[in-house]
Amino acid sequence: MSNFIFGVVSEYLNQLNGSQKAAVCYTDGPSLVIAGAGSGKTRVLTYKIAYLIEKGIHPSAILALTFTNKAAREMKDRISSIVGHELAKRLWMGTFHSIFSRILRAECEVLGFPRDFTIYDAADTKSLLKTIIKERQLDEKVYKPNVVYARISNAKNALITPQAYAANKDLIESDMYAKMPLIKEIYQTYFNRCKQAGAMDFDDLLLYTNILFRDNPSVLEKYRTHFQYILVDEYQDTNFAQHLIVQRLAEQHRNICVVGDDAQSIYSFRGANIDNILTFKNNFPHCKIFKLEQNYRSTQTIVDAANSLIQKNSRQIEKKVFSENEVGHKIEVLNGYSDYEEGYLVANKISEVRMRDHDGFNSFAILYRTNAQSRIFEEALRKRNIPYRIYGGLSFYQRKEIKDVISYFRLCVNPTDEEALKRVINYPTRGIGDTTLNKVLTTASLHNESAWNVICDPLKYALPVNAGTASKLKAFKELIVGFIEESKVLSASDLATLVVKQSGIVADLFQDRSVEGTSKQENLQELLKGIAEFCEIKREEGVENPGLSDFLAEVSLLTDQDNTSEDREDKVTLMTIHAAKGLEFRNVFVVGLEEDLFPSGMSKGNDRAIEEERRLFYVAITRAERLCFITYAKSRFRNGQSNICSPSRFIRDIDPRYLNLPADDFGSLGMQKARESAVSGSSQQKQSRRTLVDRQPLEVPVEHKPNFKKVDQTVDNKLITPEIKGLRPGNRIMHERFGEGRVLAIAGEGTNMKATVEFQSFGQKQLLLKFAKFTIVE
DNA sequence: GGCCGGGGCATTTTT
DNA sequence: TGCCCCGGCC
Repeated sequence: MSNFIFGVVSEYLNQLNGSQKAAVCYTDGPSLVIAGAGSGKTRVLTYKIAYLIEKGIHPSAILALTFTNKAAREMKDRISSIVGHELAKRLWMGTFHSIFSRILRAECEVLGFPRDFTIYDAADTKSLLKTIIKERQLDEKVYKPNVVYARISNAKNALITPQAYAANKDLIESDMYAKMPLIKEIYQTYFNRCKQAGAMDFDDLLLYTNILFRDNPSVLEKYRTHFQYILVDEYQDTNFAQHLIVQRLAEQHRNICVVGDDAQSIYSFRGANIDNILTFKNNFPHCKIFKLEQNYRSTQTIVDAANSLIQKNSRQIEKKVFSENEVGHKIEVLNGYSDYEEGYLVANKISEVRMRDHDGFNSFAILYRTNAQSRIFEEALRKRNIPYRIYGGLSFYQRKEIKDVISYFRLCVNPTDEEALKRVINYPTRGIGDTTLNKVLTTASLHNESAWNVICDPLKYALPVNAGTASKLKAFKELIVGFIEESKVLSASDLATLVVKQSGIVADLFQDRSVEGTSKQENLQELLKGIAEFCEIKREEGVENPGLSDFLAEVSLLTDQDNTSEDREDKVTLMTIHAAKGLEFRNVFVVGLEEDLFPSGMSKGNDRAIEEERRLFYVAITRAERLCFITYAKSRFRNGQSNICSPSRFIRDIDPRYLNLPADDFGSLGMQKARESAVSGSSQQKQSRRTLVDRQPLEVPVEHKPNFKKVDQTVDNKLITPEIKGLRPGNRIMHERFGEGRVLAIAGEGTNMKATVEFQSFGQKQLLLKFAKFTIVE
């Protein structure tokens, strides 16, 4: 058997290039694999794990951590195909959260949590924080739940407990400055309430793992000896909590291999710290560094352009990513007068390239900085009958109807789960309104008890409700207790069916005959089907009666929105650049390259933030295999206003030799570009360095560029032109978007003045004169 | 309990 | 502008 495996792995090893092979075969001792974009990172990780197994390491002694379920699944599948499913399934491979929730379930009693602790998702967390803020009668407009959540989350990721938070001068000062001095108390209350509910949020899974290892040396020792080899994917995205877990587990045997690309670190807002990868070699002295520098994905032009961009960042690990693919086409920079025209240009270009190169729609992706940008492209694509698929909506498990059902399941497994209780205590409606719920919650926190216990024994806690309400509460309690009893004998699948029927959910959903109602019914069916499949798989794996708690333990971390079934459809992909990380497309449009949009206005004046935005742009460009387009608009409708935009500084960060720039905005650069290629005429690295130096004088702030300023003035003038104020019915106008039209009526005054205009090709429109961009023809 | 309308808000979001 | 959330109303 093992000889057979040996043969297979060796064969695979021959497919690797020199540095890939070296990284795979260096197994003992710390190593850092810097994997440039498209350099076969996943290959190296999978072969390395296969190689370890082949060398005789038991798969269960290998811990492999990823950031997404998808990445873990794909890697596991690939390893299965090399070493076989029997061995591969023994690997500890999964996301940080899933692996450590598994460990926590086994060990959590020393932490004071029940084995079947609930995992609160972001919505649960936010809801609980809202409850706490309300209970304290704080103003939700000052203590915005999202902001409070972010601060608590950041604290947890930095392993700062509520006590440590309250003692931390900097944090307290910054809260005072933000006019939220009570965050420390909200954090403490939130922390206690989670524990009381037997719940951990996503961040807790990492925080409590650290606490577990810190306070229980024997437990740490157990896992240290167990996991003899540790591999971490996407190390540039780890936060402090994750970094420390890895450090603790690996510091003795030091068989740790981390893989990542500092140039693709784009999640600092989630607590990721690029320093983890930049300083890894300091934490593990004598660490061996491998650099995967050959890009197999993109054309030389795309790789060179991306390199020239990322060179502008100061904080990075030196590397020379190169491609031996064809030179390819220059990156084409397109601009439109408005966001609307930008959409139109992209849609046109897709049609054009598709006809010319016979590419399918699914070879195209439109990548943007913010979700709000998608609309305009949807419109443009729809007009041209181009099929598209947009990523980034609500995932299946975040839908209300699914969360409601899951909440019943959660109560069956852990009735103290306060968030689940809140969701379903009056769903379907059973006459337990907000007033009663608030009484229950207040009484509970007064007695330092879970809400469930108050409902179970209202007299003991002197719950102030009348007889009618008391009986309704009792009925609810008995419903849940009945489910809990059944859960002792029924499988997850059978119990789920029982719950949706007896709770009245089925009756409630199926009386709704609307489109949304039907979709909810389908989603419910889908969920039940999923549970049935789950039970089947578990039974095949030898679990006799897979219960709801087994299902919940897995499903609460499955927020993946990978609908694999639809992947093959021939549609253009629309997504944020963040969502596109790790993916590749033959043809990529990176859109909205404007100051204050990309780089985001939020990162202004913060060098670290600007560098991250630049990395984001790097990620975007390196998604392209063959053609890459960059677009921007000169004006954009945002937040209810039309804004004048200047092209992003990032466009000028790319060596112009790799760009086809539009003449109007980049006239001087275009000229320079022509001169340079006439002089050099070669594409050697040294030449490109010199070009960068020569180009320095052009690196001046946008404000100083006369050609940008000119654009500003034209449109500004247009907005305040007095003649527009004197617009009358009967006037003919020329509108930037809608073309020629006739004014039918004027209404309103001052800034609210509106005109009704009949356009030749767009029909009747209401224009708010404050925003409308048009000129009067007659 | 559900519907409507005003007010506030408006990056990115692997788990 | 458009979405979401809340409060007021039926």
